[in-house]
Amino acid sequence: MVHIMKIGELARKTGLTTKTIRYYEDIGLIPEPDRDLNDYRKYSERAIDRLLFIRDAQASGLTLTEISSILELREEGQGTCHHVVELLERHLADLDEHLRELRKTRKKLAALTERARHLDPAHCTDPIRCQTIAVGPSSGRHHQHPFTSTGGAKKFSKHSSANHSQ
Amino acid sequence: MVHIMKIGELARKTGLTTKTIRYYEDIGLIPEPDRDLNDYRKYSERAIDRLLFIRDAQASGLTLTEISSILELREEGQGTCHHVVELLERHLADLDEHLRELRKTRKKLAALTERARHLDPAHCTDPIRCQTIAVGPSSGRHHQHPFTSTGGAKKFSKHSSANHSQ
DNA sequence: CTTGACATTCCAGTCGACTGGAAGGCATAT
DNA sequence: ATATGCCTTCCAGTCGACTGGAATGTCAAG
Repeated sequence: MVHIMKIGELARKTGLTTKTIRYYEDIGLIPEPDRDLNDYRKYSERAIDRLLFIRDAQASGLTLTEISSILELREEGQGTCHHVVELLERHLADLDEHLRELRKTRKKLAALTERARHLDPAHCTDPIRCQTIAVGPSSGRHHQHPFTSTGGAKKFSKHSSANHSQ
Repeated sequence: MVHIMKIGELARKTGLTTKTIRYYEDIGLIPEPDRDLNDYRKYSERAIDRLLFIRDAQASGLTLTEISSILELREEGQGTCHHVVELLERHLADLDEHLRELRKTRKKLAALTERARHLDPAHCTDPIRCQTIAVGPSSGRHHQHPFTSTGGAKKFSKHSSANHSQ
């Protein structure tokens, strides 16, 4: 038995909003579902898994476009699996690189915090110095900076409360 | 001796574009520099460190706004150090959480890749199955998803080439 | 004196991933 | 019958972090 549901329930079950789900449909990330007589979208439980997969993939840093290309196996047919494996492997490598970078920066930031804590609060009379300390002696020009292009990690975990659509 | 430079050199030395530097000035992330007679901005070497710090902080997931508030010590004076330490500590906690999440997802993705590689390429006749495999049995409804709100990590390392302005 | 490389301002556009809101349709409960 | 709640479409707005382009100015070299 397959339990058909409307968009609201799907939203609740995946933690997305109905808006987001429709948006995903718009951009072709999920297929257009069948409609009820009243034109309501009706989803099977498979939709839940798809959306949860999307959430995970996205959390790992894949863009919706990339996720699309993974889920687009449908269209292409056979050889695509290979293509997807490649995408995934490349992404895994990127991810690892990203993790390394993040750990490195975490260290810098931790050191910075430590120093900042040290000269808290009254000692810090000279604001210019304070900044200088925050920056440190820049520890050697690297100049080939890591992943600054479109900005590194984004706003992860900004009080990630479940979004109740309506 | 202080070596004064124009914006182009600063851009080259930090890997940013002149556009970006002016933008940072616009939003108050860096102070308005003194001008030459010809109205050209002139920077001291301290500007390099500041920009490199911004790059690092940003790479660690801080937004420009947050970085601003760190660098704004200048305005406030004394008690702000404390405030900054708090921001940094909170951010470090977030960062750690993010790293944990990322490692978890990395695992999932690695497993997925493994499976995808297994049934490559011809075996994968049924595209629907292929998707199902990609998703897996969703391994238990968690439902309180981790940091999906504004999307997890962003487009890190998309062929991060240095951007030569002009 | 022109050319080219740099500088200036200002304003509009982009990109990804949504989000909000208006205007209306359907279903059920009171 | 009307209120509530969920559904529909469509289109515009937001946010962060830039990026592009036009129009113009400055300066050193050929």
